[in-house]
Amino acid sequence: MGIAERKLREKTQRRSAILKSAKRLISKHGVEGMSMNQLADSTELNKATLYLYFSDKDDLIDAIVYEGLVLLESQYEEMVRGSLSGLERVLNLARITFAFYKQHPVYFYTLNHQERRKARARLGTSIAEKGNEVASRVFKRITEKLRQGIEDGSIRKEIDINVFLVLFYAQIYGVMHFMYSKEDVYKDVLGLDSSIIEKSALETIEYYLKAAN
Amino acid sequence: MGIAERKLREKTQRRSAILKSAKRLISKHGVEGMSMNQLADSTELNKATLYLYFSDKDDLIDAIVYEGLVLLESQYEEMVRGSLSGLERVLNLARITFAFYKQHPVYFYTLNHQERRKARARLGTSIAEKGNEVASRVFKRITEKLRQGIEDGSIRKEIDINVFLVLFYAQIYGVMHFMYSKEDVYKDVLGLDSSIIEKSALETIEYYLKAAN
Amino acid sequence: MGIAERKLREKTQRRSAILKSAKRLISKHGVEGMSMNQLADSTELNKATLYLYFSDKDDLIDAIVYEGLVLLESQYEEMVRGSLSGLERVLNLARITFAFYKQHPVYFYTLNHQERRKARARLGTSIAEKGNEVASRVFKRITEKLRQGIEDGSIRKEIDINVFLVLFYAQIYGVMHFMYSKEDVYKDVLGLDSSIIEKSALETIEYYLKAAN
Amino acid sequence: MGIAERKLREKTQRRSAILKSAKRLISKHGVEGMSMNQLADSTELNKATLYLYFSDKDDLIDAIVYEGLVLLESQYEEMVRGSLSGLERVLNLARITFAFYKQHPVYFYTLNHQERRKARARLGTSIAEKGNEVASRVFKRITEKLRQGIEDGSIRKEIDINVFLVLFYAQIYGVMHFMYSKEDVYKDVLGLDSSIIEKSALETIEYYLKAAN
DNA sequence: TATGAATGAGGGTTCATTCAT
DNA sequence: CATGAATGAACCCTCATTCAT
Repeated sequence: MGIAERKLREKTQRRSAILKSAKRLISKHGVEGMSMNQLADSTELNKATLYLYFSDKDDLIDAIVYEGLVLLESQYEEMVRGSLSGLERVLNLARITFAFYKQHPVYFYTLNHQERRKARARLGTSIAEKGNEVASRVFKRITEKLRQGIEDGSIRKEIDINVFLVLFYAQIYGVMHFMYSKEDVYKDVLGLDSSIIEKSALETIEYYLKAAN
Repeated sequence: MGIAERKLREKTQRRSAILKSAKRLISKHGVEGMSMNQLADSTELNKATLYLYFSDKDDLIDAIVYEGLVLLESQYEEMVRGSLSGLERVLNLARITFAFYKQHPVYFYTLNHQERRKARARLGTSIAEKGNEVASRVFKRITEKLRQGIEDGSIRKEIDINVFLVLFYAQIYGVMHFMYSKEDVYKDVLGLDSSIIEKSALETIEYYLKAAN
Repeated sequence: MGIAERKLREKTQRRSAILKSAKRLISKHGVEGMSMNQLADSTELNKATLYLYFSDKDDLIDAIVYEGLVLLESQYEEMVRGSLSGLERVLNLARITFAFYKQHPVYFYTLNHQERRKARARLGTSIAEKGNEVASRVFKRITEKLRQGIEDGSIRKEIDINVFLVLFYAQIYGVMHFMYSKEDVYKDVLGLDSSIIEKSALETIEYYLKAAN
Repeated sequence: MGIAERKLREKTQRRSAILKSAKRLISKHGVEGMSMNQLADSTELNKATLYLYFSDKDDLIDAIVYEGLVLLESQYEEMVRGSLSGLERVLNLARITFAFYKQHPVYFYTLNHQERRKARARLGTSIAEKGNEVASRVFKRITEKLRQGIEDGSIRKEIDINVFLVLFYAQIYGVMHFMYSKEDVYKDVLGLDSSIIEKSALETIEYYLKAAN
């Protein structure tokens, strides 16, 4: 069984290596700009070999998306477990999400790409489904914090949790998109720094959730 | 002179016809999924003919983006001119923008695509530049309303106008993206209607801008 | 008839203007690199209009070749009419030819191009024929000088005039080709100047023609 | 290892087959007249397959040029190694070169084409560089013979070796060009045979090099 | 005479994918 | 498990040329 283990380990390692190369290429040329040819070259593997690890290009992208979501989830888990209010926790989730995508644009690109693709033809392969599971766990996590906040009074009780989930996601997505594709506008034209935008986005969420009086 | 006019009209019409076909194809297959071959077929024109009207594919996309922005601007202009507060006006702009992109997803797709393209290589052709002008007019319009709102007290004076511009744009963008690529989630999973999301997004903006006390 | 004359003059002028533009474009992009599109743009004429003056692209090239040959011929005619030996005259022809093509590379390019084309399909349009006439006049001119040289003893009488014609042409052609396409070799690698090559080429001709004893 | 060898042999053979087809097509339609479409048809390979063997069309042309130079060099090597004078050896090189290009016009066409291309944009891919190496070996070979000739007194010592290299090349090039593109002139009009032209070209070289007295 | 508009035919190149081995 | 080799289908774009007006 030592042999079998080693084989499995090697297989896993090679898979990771492919993903790593893919991410680097995507960072450089974008998702559609990364070709399987390039990937084969940069991994020093044969093109056909790639297809032993991923059924097709979309599957590979899905795997990166999945990896990203898992990583994001692990970031959530490291969140401090003090006696924070529900509002604080929601805001922390947002903070972490911003930080994560700022640090790893690839995961943002691929998620973005995947979503547009799926919007066009909803098929759903195995890995993509796994991704959805993680995504729904992420959603669930926010839900919990919201519930807590409503109970402890830090979040007004009129909030529709599901609606907020969408807004939360949309807000972050919109800001990230802006940061990645409009750097010239907010930096050069408006003279803004990305951190102040992020801070204000959090405020937007905060104002919305806070009990108004 | 009648003859020259007719020629011009015909030329304009054909250009419009091409754009119309392109928009239909983009709606169906996405921006990158629309090929010049398809477009030639669907317009019943020769492929080379397309290049008489648009210097290349990007130029055509830019033209659609431009068209979209002009149309959006015209929607803004139809805004009621009553004695509205600045806050109300900002919210109206948001309302109109949502409505517009909900009605014309193509303009959202193309704008989206163009921005990602430009983020990669900022070159700027003539039409694209024109697009930028319109975009900046759109920005300016929001600025005015904000100023008015701060003066009439409907918007709190701590608001940094430039920061809000970004948030405004990002918020709308994020929500639109969600609507186009996650319909299954918010509808089937969360049981939400797009109008309620939109309404809540507006509220987010409202809470953020409103004078807190 | 004043009107008719003016029309004719205008027509001739426009034709010249087209040729001038074409030569400029060829200098920049080579014969095959010059497109009728570019030419239409640079002459500010309609593409179809070009075809009123030249039956097709080849015809236009032929016209440039013709123009070049006529110009070369006129250079020959300005040759000093002193009491030169036949040998001196032949060498002068060579000198002039070198100088001419060095000054007007376009005529060399086009001639070159035309010859390769004709070598492939010998059809012969009107203008091309005219070009041939000039070419044969050029040939005849060399012939005369050779005859004279043989008579006056400056050229050895064993020379086969026809064979020399070919060598004369080939020699010049080869050197010109070298100058235009191998500047880096003779200049940078061998450290030579074009004038010394030309001088030596003339010596080659001289040694060959001179009566050996 | 037999299997690896066989694979390599097959690969080499296919490459050769492509080159062979290309040479045939070039002979028929010229370098620019040969399209990758035609080539795919005539090799019964997919167009994309061609690009597995050559990075692009220019690379393919370069490969033919290279092949030609290598072949020419091998002809040089078969030169008789008797007690010939340096002059005789130089003339032999010229003889061989003439004979080679007369027998294989394709190599002349492609060399010609490559030189004009490089004259326009000097970039230099791997194979092209290899070609340059061969070309410089060819040059070196002539140099040696010249030196020998000057030493043994069969060539006059005033000769500038570098200048002669250029003349040698230019002379041969010019004559070859004439032969390929002006067959009608020298044959039909002047009634000459190619061999007599070649012979006279050699004489030109001979007279130039020979010690004058 | 001059033109705006159109076109067929093809250009070279690249893609993700899949065989047989 | 891995690969070398191959492929069909498509990509965007450009050419010289020719209508109807």
